Amino acid sequence: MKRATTDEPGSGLGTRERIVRTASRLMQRQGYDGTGIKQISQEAGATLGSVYHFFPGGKQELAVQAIRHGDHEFAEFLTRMLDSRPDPAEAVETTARALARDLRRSDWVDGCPVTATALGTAARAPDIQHAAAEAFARWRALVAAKLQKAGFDAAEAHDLAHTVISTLEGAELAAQVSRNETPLRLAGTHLARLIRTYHNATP
Amino acid sequence: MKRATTDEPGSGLGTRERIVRTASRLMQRQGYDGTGIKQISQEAGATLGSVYHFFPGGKQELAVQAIRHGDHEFAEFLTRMLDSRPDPAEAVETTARALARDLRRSDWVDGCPVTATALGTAARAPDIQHAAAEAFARWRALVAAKLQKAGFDAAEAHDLAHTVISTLEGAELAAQVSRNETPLRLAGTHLARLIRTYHNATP
DNA sequence: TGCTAGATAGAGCGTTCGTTCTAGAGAGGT
DNA sequence: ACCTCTCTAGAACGAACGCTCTATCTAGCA
Repeated sequence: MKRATTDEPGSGLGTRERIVRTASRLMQRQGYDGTGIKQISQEAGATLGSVYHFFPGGKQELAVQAIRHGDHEFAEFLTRMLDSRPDPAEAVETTARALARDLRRSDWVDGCPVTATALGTAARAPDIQHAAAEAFARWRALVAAKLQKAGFDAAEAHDLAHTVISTLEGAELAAQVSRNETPLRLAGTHLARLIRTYHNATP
Repeated sequence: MKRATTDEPGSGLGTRERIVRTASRLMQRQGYDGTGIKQISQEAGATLGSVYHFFPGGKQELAVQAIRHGDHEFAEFLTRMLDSRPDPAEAVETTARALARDLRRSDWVDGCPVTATALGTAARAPDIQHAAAEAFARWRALVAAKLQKAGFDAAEAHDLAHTVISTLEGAELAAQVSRNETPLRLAGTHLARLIRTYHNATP
């Protein structure tokens, strides 16, 4: 056989893709160690054989792919949000609000798709940590590009992007733990204020 | 017997205290699911029997106590840092630098003592999540108090404290994952800048 | 000297873990 | 028709998991 994108159980996704998505979602909620390979295979509608066929590197390789999936998924979300407003300060605030809405909708279980998977595996699995670092870097680059498009100096944009991502990340974590939108709402407000202290407003 | 603070192996701590500290340190590095009870008992120099004697609620009860320990430990650190400078903006920046230094010194493994333990256990163990939420609230209160002491309005101080803690938390996470002090350094700079945009400078 | 309660000690329970392994199903090429 | 190669299927393995259990030790008090 060659392609397998439309002949699988449930959704129209191939087995490999279904496994990655399921792993990403489960590890996002339960962490790396809290998620078993058998649970992944069951919820993905695949068998253990299929998992090890597509991911001979085992759980670690699967986790790396899960992080990459979450990385790209959030990058798309971030791009959409940042493009929704011309002013970067407003765009960042909109992003924070959207994060809060989605988090609440998931009953506070779907936080950052990368953090939970990567945290706690640092010492044991450097490649997992590396994939997470790449995700953070990609997201920062998107924010930096948005700021530069609005007239920000390159170095300033790069620095600010660091704090924008860090703050959104931390606020999502705080919101998740306290089951409350407030940290994300305030993060949006304060990030917008911080960005506006740089007088490079878009024309 | 009554007290047991000086008659234990290794350090001068009682068995119970040694177990809590070891659990806190291990879960901080490896997460809740990544840390086994037997590993804790071994590294604490205690036996399984002692662990279940002091913590009949098992691993969950131990995790709650471990988080509380990390909570108070970081609260002391935060108090010390905030008191080191009269100006709150400078104090927050100093805190960020100190976090970066300690994180680097631990070879990037000792992040937030609460996050790793609480993340991934949200759905299964509400009491663990609750203990983590309490920790965040306590730290926010310390920052808010510092801001109010410097003349900030109560509501403003409370809001700013949210973002200060969120940003420090997120920046520590980003720094840990990328093994780089930059996120924390920039977080300190930007938080100081944000605080200074409120013209309630200390006299 | 006994008695009692707190604390220590670790073998062993059933379960689940990540992984390996062999067997078979199904489509394409010749 | 047959072979081949990708993918599916799940039994089985040793190790580790959280936890229970009984037995022993120790200190303070009568």
